[in-house]
Amino acid sequence: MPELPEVERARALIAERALGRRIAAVDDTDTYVCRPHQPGELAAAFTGRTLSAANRRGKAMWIETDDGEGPILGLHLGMAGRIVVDDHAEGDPAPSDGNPSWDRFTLHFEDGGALTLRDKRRLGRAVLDPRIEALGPDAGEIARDAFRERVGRGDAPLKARLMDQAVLAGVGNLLADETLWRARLSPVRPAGSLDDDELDRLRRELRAAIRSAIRLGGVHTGELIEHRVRGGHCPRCGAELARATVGGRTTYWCPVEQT
DNA sequence: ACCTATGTTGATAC
DNA sequence: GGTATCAACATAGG
Repeated sequence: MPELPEVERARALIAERALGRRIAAVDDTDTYVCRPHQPGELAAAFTGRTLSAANRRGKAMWIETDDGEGPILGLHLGMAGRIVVDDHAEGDPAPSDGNPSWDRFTLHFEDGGALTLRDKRRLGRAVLDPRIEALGPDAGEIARDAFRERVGRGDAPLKARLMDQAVLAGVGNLLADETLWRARLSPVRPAGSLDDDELDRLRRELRAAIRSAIRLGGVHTGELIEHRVRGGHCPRCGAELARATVGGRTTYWCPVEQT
């Protein structure tokens, strides 16, 4: 299930392989993935348009058409979505092809190829003119001062604050655990209890975790992730990892090092 | 067979 | 307003 790094790889795939291609037909018949649109609405908006740019903020993507003159297509990979362009796929880290019966939304190009949202669980989205402003700054781009101010406040557990997409866009469950482990910070500490040095350290490790995951193929390549099982141990100090629900999600951390 | 788990988001309730 | 919980979806695994 994709977080910021997987989405960035999907965006890059679209940018490399789909821009400049003209849409001949659109399959928008999955009314759950295309909610709240009716079947045919997205087809009417995008048929005949040419893809001109692929953008991303956090886990949200949007594609411009007709050099910015046409409507904007918002895409979200949800919990199990991937983007397939012709025979290339990025997104959900499972085997690269997936099952074509999970195709939920498709742009068919005039040249015979296609861009598809393939999503096992149907929690992904394809929408017209998405509202990107509802998201906080991108987790990989946010400036130091903005990070201090937005993340370092509130009584909610630090991990919940990190995963709040209105605070900071792009961090999900695995990336949060990996980042907090790298920064040696406890996920259960109130976000407002961090000092500036801790917040700066958190931001630095977050950026490093994101860069590494984009390069290596996704958040599942993180150092902590393979140890993130019941009875798993900290790969640095060997202590048994703690496990609890934090911010509504299953959380693993090193109770010795992460304070 | 049945129950639990899953990397997301959004609506709802306090 | 901030925070917590549950539901939406479909599959995989014990």
